[in-house]
Amino acid sequence: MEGEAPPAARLAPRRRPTMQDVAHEAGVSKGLVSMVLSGSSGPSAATRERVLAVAARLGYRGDRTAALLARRRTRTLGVTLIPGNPYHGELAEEIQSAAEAAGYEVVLGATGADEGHAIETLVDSRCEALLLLGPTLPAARLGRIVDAVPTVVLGSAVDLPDADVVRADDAGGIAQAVDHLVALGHRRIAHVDGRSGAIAELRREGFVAATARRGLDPVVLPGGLTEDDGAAALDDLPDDVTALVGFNDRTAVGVLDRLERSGVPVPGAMSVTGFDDSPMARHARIDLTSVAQGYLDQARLAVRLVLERLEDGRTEPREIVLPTRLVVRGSTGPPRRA
Amino acid sequence: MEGEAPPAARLAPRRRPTMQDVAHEAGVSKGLVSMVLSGSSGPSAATRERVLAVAARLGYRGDRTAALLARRRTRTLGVTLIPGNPYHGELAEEIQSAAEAAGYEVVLGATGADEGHAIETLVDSRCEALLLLGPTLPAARLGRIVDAVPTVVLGSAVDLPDADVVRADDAGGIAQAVDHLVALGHRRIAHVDGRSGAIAELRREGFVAATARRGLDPVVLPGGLTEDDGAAALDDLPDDVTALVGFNDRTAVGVLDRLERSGVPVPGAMSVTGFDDSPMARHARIDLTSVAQGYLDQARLAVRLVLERLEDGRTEPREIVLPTRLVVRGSTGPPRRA
DNA sequence: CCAATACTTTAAACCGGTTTAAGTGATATC
DNA sequence: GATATCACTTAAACCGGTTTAAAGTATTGG
Repeated sequence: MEGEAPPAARLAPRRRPTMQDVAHEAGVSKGLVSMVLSGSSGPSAATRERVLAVAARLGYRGDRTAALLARRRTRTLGVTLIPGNPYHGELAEEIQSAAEAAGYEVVLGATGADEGHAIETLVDSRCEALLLLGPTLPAARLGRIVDAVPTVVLGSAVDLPDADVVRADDAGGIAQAVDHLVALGHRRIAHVDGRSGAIAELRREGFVAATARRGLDPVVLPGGLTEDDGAAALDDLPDDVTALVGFNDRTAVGVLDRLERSGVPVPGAMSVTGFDDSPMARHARIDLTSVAQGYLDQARLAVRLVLERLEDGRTEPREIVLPTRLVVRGSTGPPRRA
Repeated sequence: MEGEAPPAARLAPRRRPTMQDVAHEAGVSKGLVSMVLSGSSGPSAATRERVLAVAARLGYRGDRTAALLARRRTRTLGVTLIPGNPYHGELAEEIQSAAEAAGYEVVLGATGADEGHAIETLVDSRCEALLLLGPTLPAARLGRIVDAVPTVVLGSAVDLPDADVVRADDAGGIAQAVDHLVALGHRRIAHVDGRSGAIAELRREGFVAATARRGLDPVVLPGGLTEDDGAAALDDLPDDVTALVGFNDRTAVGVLDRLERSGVPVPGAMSVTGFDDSPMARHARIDLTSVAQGYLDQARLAVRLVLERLEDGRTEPREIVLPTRLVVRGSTGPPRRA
């Protein structure tokens, strides 16, 4: 249109157009442009057309930061997670789609190095609520940070007085595993536990309670969260144990590895169960009987809890415990005949 | 200090204190508070003390949105990733710590559902640069979005004219696998490829080239990214093939599962290699020979490329190809004697 | 033809910071 | 004693939007 465009537009990196630019170009006021772009019913059809055309021509894109600052509500939810954790990944995706359906944006915070810092950043970014996936920060510190922000804790039993909690029925899940093994005929069952942490405690207590109900002696081996912890736990394995209930799938896989290396056939000589029903458990080479948590339900419920607080004004905290489901695979079978 | 605090401060959810509140309480101007908090050398020691004390007493926390809007530079880097992907997780953590060391914040965008939307949000949030982990968006669309924002693409061979690229030497990695198999004595080697995508193509071509160099006939089986794709690829496996080079670890694990189910011993009757050296490959039950990419190096180099553009004013795009390393495990061995 | 009512549009305040030009004293210079 | 210098502070502009009260223009009715 205009003869000879400047040859190197790139040199002067044109500042991206602002709403004011659009307004000026369309010959209207800035406020009107804002109304048009936010789909308000005020502006006339003719103006709307014109403004939209100009905006498109200029390649206008709103500035989120400015909008967030100006808006009374940000409609933004903060989610903290460990980036590589597949469990967190599944939860995050489901949370995101549930949030979007309710008209909220989601921003992620990585809790790899410094969880406190990650949460603070989300709070300072005006998130209206926080969803914390498996937080490990001490409750006191956590409480100070989230103070006035509605918070839902997922998959962790942090005891925050004002926070909502959504988690699986850990004790019940372990009981399902124990019951399954007992039904197969096992009488000496050991739990490779998660060492420390609230969840580890819940599962360990669940194990002790479940075995007690069946009139069995509970054997608890100190384990941990990783494959290595699981493998190491077998150093002190009593001879008569015929089945192992792992704290989670990783622990259980460590146990499987160790058994494999020691030439102990599974489930021929030893049955093993995990917890999480992770993708790993499904592999043919691993094929681990595991307790499934309803990830998707957890995510959806967590978002619902947030909405209750944000939109219905709920203030008293709620805790939701979801039932688990045992997925039986090839790592469990009847005990070897004595 | 003050007698009887109001019994239910919670009822009127006190708005969080602003910088103005701090200024007023300390009897100074807002600007001065800003200077103190940002550690400028202007304010006197006495004032600094007083302002900091008031800020602490009021529990003041700056508003990131406001600061971002006002500051000329945001010192923020946007990273897109698939939340549950362990590869992306490792990269993201390393990127984050490298960025922090250079004084930048990192914000994450989840590319589960809508990659375009995720990237747009980051751009609109004033990220100064973008790091895209394994983007799958068509280059044209991508180019339009990132337009004026410096961008580094990791682990993907998107052909964006202005973007930097950091990736593993895919062809070289596959060649390492092939050479290893040839050294073991294999002569009929097949590649279960990644079907479509730039990376898949690079690896496929690398495979063809490597076998050709050794004077072998390349056999390529259409595979894909997942375990199922890998398993399905074996439907058309020629009888005389004794080794399989998988597109990635997941494909290879699918292959392993299928072989296991068919009663084909590995590596007795068939050798298998993967690509990524993922945690999965290390499991004793899987124990997969795999090509390792230097994740950490990739992350650090990507951040360095960003800094070059942001702080040294580089404008011409760079592509960095990193060497791979073959990790030999139990899934490869000499071919079965004919 | 003028007032009342309904639509559109504008101007200006505001969100909560950062930044800079202009002030204010106090001390140093001549 | 008048002026230049220096160390602190302040006031105000600005970032790029949203929102609301008020103004302008049409339309309608009596």
